[in-house]
Amino acid sequence: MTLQLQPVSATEALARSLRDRILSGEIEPGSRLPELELVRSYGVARPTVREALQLLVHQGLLQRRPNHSACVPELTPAAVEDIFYARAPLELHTVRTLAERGEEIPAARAAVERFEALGDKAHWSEAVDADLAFHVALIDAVGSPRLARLHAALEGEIRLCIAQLRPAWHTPSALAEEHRQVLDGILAGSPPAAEARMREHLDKAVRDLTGRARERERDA
Amino acid sequence: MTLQLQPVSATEALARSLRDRILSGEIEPGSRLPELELVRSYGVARPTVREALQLLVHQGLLQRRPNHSACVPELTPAAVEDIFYARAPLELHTVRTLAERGEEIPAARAAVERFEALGDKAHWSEAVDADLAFHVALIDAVGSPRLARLHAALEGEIRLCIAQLRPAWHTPSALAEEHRQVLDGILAGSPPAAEARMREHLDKAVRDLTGRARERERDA
DNA sequence: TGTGTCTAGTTGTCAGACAATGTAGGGTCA
DNA sequence: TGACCCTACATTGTCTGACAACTAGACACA
Repeated sequence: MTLQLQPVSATEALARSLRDRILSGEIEPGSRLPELELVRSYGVARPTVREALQLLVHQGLLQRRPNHSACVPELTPAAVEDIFYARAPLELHTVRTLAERGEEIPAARAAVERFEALGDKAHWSEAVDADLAFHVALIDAVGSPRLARLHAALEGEIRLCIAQLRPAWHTPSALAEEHRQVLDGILAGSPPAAEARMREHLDKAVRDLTGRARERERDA
Repeated sequence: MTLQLQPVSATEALARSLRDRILSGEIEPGSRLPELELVRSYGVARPTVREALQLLVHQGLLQRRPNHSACVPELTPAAVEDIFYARAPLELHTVRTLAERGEEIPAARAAVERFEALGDKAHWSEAVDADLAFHVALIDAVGSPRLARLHAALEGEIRLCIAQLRPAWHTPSALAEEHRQVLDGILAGSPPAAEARMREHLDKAVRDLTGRARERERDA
């Protein structure tokens, strides 16, 4: 294994920082992000800001209309459903492929165990990280760069969705159990069973999240 | 229906022009695109060029490593397979959804008819346009913005793939017939049948294209 | 009430510059 | 001759500063 230095460009560093702030809720849904404000607060040049914004727009974490400031999207119940509608085929295709192989997936196994070790008192952002780490481990195990790219293009929105609606979030232990079920299904080498478990896992998540989104809409 | 003016920004116009030139084969696979050269040839500023390049990279039409010029990727047989591996779940999910509804899809119908009217003498790029128009019409008919976004993120590469390997391309009439079969399957309201036809359509395409890619690899 | 005008704020685009990095050619040494 | 190093060039990454174009909101007016 070669050691890899990963020099991070200013653009990328800025994009990551904004991403973190958006996902942590520090930058609230609906708030605007004028370019000059970012220039001032980060001390970088405007082209750098613009590139970083373009990156985040691609990831679905920001919206931009011509001649308007970028802003953080507010997820409606319909948007939540749509995110999971588009996500489902990717996750199911992944699980099916892996179950056909029936091989151990060390990264996914590790993710499940980390999740289980977390306990119900953990901070919600840790739980989200552990949750998505499992799904990403599955996708990566398939070995399809393009499938991974498609998933990455949705991952930001999935996180955003959870970040904005986190009161609906399960307790970590329940989720970890669901993950273990999926992984066991894969290793059992039965595509239909594994697929069914993943489908259930996703359905449950989307039910909870849309429910919470509807509540929030009523309150507002 | 509101009438929409679509003023095109310089960035977008540049991205489109480059996209067309890449897909037409005018800019060959493997060739480099230094930023300053684009600045000179198009008479735009460098930030504009960089934004356009970033767009195309996101669409898979260009590759960029840090401190290197962007270049057009050369598609290996493995890459072709991977494109279709990632594409399949999107297309099949789409077809399944539409077949469950069983409703007429005017845009897709129109695309099939345009394809059939094309005749076998048409230029290959017209055939590609007609082909993708059908698939895009199906995806759009679903009404999921995110599914459409995922498909769009792959569409560039699908086109690139066909553009680079076009000698493997079927005669338009055969493809149009396959499309009609898929559409009929959807309108018959039978998800499994519709899905099977789409799967066959995709399998056939990937067989032809990887075959051609392997040939080319041998020649080189 | 509805229309037109003005202004401030913001984005879209341009020009020019410099440092850091990657590449290729030539020269040195074994 | 072949391997290695080193310098010059090409290119990207980033910055500064600038101006035009556009949007939205406030205001005056019919």
